[in-house]
Amino acid sequence: MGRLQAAALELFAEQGFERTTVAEITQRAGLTTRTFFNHFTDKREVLFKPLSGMQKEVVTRGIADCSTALSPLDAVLTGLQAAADELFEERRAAVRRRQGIIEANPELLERELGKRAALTDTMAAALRARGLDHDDALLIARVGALVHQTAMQRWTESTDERPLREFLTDAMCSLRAVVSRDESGVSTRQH
Amino acid sequence: MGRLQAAALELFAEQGFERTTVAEITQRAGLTTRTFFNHFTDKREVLFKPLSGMQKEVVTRGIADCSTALSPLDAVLTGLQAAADELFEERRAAVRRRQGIIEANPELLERELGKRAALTDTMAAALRARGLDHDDALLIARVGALVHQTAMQRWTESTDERPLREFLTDAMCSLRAVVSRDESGVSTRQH
DNA sequence: CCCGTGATTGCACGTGATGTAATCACTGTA
DNA sequence: TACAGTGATTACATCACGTGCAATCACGGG
Repeated sequence: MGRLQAAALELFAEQGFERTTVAEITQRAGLTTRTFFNHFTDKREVLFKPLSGMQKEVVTRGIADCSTALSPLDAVLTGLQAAADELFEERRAAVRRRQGIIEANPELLERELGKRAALTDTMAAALRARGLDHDDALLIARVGALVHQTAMQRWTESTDERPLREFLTDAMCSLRAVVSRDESGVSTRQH
Repeated sequence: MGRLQAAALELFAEQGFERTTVAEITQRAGLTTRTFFNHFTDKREVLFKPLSGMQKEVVTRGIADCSTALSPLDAVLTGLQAAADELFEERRAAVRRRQGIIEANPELLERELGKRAALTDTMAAALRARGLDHDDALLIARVGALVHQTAMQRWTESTDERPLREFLTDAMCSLRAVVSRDESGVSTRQH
């Protein structure tokens, strides 16, 4: 299975996603197309399956393990920071390559959005396990996902070497700044 | 083209999305599969093309037209309220049916996420047209998308008859409550 | 009556994806 | 050594999605 991922990554980088067929991938890996679909439901999934699985585990555990004294949002950030440290920090170059492949193709972008939504749902579930209300959990998980998305983007696009976890806290600060200043407040009070 | 959408909606509601083929849709509409793909790039697109096009227009215009005295975030909310009034408010039942179809199928969900992301990008572009910084525009547009998503969900799931625009302002308030209260604040200050 | 334009169609083709059954590789056991 | 069982791999058949291309149709204006 690792061989299929490696072959797929190479070919996607060489010729792009749509211009490479599953047959090519399996051929380079010394397997058949049928076994490819035994491991991955999708041609796209070869780019997502391993990472999103680990991410889900790490974040869930990070949320479950941290002190109940933390606010729910801080618990989510803690979980995301755990994933940042354990999964992304030391693979910045690889993450960049992968992201380049994904952003070059609309289908892959959609799949990534799907994975982000799935991660959001598992974060919400982890919050509910801490006793949070159903709707509150979902909203807070979505805020966490927004912060995560913003931080990841700025981290991969940035040239300096600051660790990802700092981008997370920075993104959280940016969000607070945008949301909590009520310069006019009109549309939030009318009704 | 309207006939294709109608036929597709019927069949998706009757037998589900994956269990209905493009051939069936065109057959019910009295056309051929080839012309289906002349109108829609995708089998999925038949559910999204018309609505997302109008939504993009209305929201963009709403942001561009409203007073520059409004904060960027309020401008986004104004645009989303315009879309709420003009496109959704009077079609609540239809929106519910459509949403039921989408949520029953992972592929359709991914496409919807893609459309949401596209709308987010156009909102960011509209904000930049108001002179906003590139990154700020994107962040604020994403906050708007989050509020929109939350409001739409609560609106379609709710039983009472309050208008969608009120759900938008409520969701914005919920977001403010979640983000701006710093009960612990630990993870936002550490670094 | 003819012409131009746009929508529709027919046909051929490659690719993605699935169900089923056969085969292979490998492990433990007698 | 032989054998049985288990899981991964394979071969084969099949279907639906989606595209490129050329032909045809509908139709309003000159």
